[in-house]
Amino acid sequence: MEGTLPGAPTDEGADRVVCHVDMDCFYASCERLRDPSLRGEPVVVGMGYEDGETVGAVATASYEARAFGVESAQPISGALKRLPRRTAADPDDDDAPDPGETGHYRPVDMDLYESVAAAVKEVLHDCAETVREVSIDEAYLDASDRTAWDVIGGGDGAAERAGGERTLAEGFARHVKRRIEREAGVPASVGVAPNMTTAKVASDHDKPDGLTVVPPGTVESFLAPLPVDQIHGVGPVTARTLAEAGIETAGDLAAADPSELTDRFGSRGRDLYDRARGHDDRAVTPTGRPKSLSRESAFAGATDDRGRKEGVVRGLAADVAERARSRGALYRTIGIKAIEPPYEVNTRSESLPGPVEDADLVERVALDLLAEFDGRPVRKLGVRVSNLSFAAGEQSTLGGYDAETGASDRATGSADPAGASGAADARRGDGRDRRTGTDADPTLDDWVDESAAASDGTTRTASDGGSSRGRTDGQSSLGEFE
DNA sequence: TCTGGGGTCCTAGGACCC
DNA sequence: TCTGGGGTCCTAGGACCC
Repeated sequence: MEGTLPGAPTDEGADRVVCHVDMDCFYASCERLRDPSLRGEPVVVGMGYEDGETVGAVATASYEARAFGVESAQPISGALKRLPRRTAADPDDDDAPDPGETGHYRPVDMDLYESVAAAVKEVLHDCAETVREVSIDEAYLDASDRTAWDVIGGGDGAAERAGGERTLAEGFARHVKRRIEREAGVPASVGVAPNMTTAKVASDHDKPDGLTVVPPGTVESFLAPLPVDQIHGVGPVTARTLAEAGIETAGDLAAADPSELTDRFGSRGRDLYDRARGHDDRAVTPTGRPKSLSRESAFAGATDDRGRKEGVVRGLAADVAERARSRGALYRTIGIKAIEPPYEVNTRSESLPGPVEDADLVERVALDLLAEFDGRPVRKLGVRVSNLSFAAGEQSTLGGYDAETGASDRATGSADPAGASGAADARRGDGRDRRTGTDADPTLDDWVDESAAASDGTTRTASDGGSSRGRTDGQSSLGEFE
């Protein structure tokens, strides 16, 4: 869906200049920006390190901390075992760890990181017309209109160069890198290549503070010797499967039979084959709208206490609904995630007939879905909204629309707050597929059925609400009764 | 590595429609 | 009552990414 636009195919013959900018241990770098005494020290940023907290994991470890075996996503206990916190190094205590083998632990402070990221993005958007922000610390730039692959004289050897000659593109990338450091105050690694997938691998090739340039014509030879899991999209599972087939490097993958890869991996097989050969004609497109919003939270251990579970889900639902509201997102699907010990991921979801923005409905549906897990211990719960759509106007107009449709719904007298909230009860009794069909007390189920029956393939959204009939208006505004 | 939190994309089966 | 084939939507799960 995000691929090359039909009307604007990427000309594979034209050598594009794509940069991938990857901030080095970004959260830790931000902490160092705030507290320069952390420079050169092992720094671990994560959740769950505060007093009284027991669940959590490493979000980012500085390279000094990684030298002690601290890794991203590692549980708190493992990190502290390998690298005790500095405050634990009491000079009067003989059993205390050597201060030289301790680290600084900091809690995640997203506000800080987002403000630094904003400064980085400002530089990026100043440096290139097209910027695709992948995450808070990563972005692709298409710099084809700002620079080129022309070779210039006499390299200084500072960059990892697959081609061996210095190019205009390298100078451009160096400029971007320096500006980020100067204007945002944090280090970045940059990869430059003729396409996204190679640029991505290149930025990772010489971290931290790296600059790797892969000119056209050198792509395949650059990739060939690399372990196959360096290819974007090859994770532990795929790497294991490939290894069983004797495929261990990108070169092996590039030499494999693409039809066999497709047989084994589906469409992904072909994609990985192309990437291993450095073939990627995807255009760099600007960051799009989010497709889902979610929030999740782990228990310390597991719990089967219904009240606790419901309390958590209520909180998560409110958070998700608020985030959707603040971003102007309407959602048509509401879901939960429940992870049961040892680590069994369950997802449940329910789609509505039309997009809504309704915090109460998110909570009701989430609690209703949660009821299936009554009496079952869970270690983690999540709430998600998806099937997002965005009102044509801004948030202010959103409120106006909702108020209007809510009013028209009340005028019909076909639904009321009790009826709406009773819907969850109607389903809870097990009958997730049960249909009540009573005219006297319309429920959400009735409403869903009617809508499904009425569905003729047209997509209803808030922005075309004007063309819809009364029933659709009522549906889209269900729950707007506060 | 007994595993945090927030995302993306793909697949497969079933329901339902024509 | 039995039956084909194509298409879409929904749900659940898996793999992957940062």
